[in-house]
Amino acid sequence: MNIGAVAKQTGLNAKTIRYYESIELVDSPPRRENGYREYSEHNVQQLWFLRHARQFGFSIDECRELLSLWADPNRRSVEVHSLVTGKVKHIEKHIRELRQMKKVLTGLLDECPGDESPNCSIIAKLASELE
Amino acid sequence: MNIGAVAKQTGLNAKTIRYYESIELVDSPPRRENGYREYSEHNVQQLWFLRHARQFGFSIDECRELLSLWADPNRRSVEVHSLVTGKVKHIEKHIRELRQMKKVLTGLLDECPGDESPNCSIIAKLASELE
DNA sequence: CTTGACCTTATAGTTAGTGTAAGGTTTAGA
DNA sequence: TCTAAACCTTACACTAACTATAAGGTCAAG
Repeated sequence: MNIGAVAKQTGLNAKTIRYYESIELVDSPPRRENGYREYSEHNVQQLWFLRHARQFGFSIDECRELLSLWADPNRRSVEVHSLVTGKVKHIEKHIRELRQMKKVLTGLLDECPGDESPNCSIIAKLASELE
Repeated sequence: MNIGAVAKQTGLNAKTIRYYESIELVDSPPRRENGYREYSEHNVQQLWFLRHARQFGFSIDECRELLSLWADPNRRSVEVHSLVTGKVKHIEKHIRELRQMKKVLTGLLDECPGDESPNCSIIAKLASELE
């Protein structure tokens, strides 16, 4: 299969696929005589794996770990479990931070008239030298 | 004031302050004879503004807009209001995405034994060719 | 035979800084 | 007075995860 077909199938951008190959995240597919990449079932599966893992929010480095766990027949599922648990904790922290931001911003919105006048407590708050 | 003192006061890294100057986000402070930057009250206030705006989650480009609104005595507060409203909407979207991710991941965790065995439905799910 | 849709590589840009190198200046202490 | 620490300066490279662009080779259809 050519890279375009793989891209269409997996939903990854062809450039992204080449990028994953360039950082050695996936195995390089063999080349045809004309230099085109020829994707095997194995190559395509790795890309599906990445598509999913990235969608689930794993970083490239985490994907690297997950891929090696996938490839390891002697993996201990607890390793996968703890990696994912860590990810969930991280997401929870991120959500808390965003909620706090939202709270502050909506608080500010209530104090800004939002009309044609220049008076705006949001601007005033940003410009203050207080913490 | 030297850059180090400004950094300490505002809580910004000195490198960050130089960076903001290099992208013309803030006015360049004048230099002394020895080449050191000499920060005026005005310069410091701009940096305070940025410190706060960045903490509230505004991007550099949004900060640029906010700074110009701040500087404009004829600003209409509705412009500030709508900028911040857009930001809040964006944060809400982000939170929704993260919640969805978390939901999927915790669902997967329940199905993975998390023991010494290699069997793990998380890995299986990632490797599947299904959407 | 040509046009368009593929494919290839290399390079630079994106965000918002941080790290490092290599050097000049100032200040405090011995 | 010398020197060492603590400042300051610039320039360049690096981070994450791609995306955009340029410049070119290949292939299939009409």
